[in-house]
Amino acid sequence: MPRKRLTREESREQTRLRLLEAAAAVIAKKGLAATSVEDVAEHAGYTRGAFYSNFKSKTDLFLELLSRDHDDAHQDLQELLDTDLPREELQKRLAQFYGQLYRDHANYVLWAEARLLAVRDAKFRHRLNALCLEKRDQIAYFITKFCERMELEVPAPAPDLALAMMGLIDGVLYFNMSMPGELPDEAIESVLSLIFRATFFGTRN
Amino acid sequence: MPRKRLTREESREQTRLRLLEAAAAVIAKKGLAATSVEDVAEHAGYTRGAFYSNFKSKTDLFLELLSRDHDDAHQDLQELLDTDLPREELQKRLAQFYGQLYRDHANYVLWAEARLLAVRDAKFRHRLNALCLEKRDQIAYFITKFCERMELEVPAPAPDLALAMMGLIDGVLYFNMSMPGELPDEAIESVLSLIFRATFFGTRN
DNA sequence: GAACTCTAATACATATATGTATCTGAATTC
DNA sequence: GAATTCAGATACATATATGTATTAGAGTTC
Repeated sequence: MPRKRLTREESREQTRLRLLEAAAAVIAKKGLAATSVEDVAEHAGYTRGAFYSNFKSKTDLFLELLSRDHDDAHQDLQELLDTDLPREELQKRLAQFYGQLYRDHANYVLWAEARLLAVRDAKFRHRLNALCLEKRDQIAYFITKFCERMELEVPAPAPDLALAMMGLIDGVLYFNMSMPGELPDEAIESVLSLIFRATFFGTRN
Repeated sequence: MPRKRLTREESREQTRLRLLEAAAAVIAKKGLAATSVEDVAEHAGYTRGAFYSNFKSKTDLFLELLSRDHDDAHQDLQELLDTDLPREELQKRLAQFYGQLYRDHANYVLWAEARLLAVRDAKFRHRLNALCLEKRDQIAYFITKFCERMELEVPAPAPDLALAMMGLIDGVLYFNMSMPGELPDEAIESVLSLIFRATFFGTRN
């Protein structure tokens, strides 16, 4: 098959994408700090020249990586929210949504790396905070809507609840990440849904 | 004051301790990967020679650091458990216990680093798993005892609940770690206790 | 107190990283 | 199709890490 000859812009964009993909893979595997610019470039099939011609630094690329992942997740959640679903369907979709969170370990590791980088790098922290707060607000909005639709009383300030829920899910994901196979999926799911039900519906069964 | 002349063993132990302390400080500040053996030795007032004469590697030292911290935490919780307290007092102590978790950020960062190292280093992961499962079992036991004392039904398998609770607290701590000041202590506390009450007592107020 | 033994310092050999400066060849422009 | 421009390769200068081999000097033993 005759590969299309690329324009300069297309080719540049392709390089950028390949570098980003490679970075995601290598960073997830080796860790951010242990990943050299050379590793990323090589894994993408380029040399460091290509890297520095596309990104200011490793942190720069990393932030773009997170930003893209965040946008994806944001959109997924937004879709869930936008569609007008009947109660049962909504609950089902919701379960499906947080069930699917476990699938992609790789991305999770990236966010764990990001947290630690944020502890040390103030500038990075501020950029990351912006993303996290955006997510919190989105979830808070979701909670509000959800309770409304279910005709439930919101049991605490929605933004606080959102943070707690994010924390809960994150915490469990962290466990799963560093101790794979230690806690069976069904167990997690049943405890999580126990907590959700207890918290939002005020009933445990 | 005439400083006591140390025996060889004492002096060696002192060196070890100083190196461990220095490591905790430097790793919390710069991150595990970014911390060199030289950094640690220097911060402790020695050279690399001292380090390699006391530890096999950076990972080796790191594991000992975690192990010691784990033992400390274990003891604290054990004390809470051993004493026979009246209900109200127990609940009060418990609140105090998880309130105090926030105090020492530095140690928290170390555990976050450990999680990520565990993702990559199988040997390290197994050692870490042992510690974490020990903690889970301890908390599970605590939950069982607690429910017994409070005359409550344990709402799910205690080990699973323990993991979920650890996840919840961990998740929130992670947030606090990378986004200091973003969520006020009172908000956390009130949401956490809402979730605890809902889950264990089946009531939200 | 002489012989020894062990801790920690020093010196050395070897990797591996970063970032910039310069170059080359393929797209683009005219 | 010659001139030009720009993406990406190459080369270079500079740090910084690791781990081992050797050494010095302070405890220890007899």
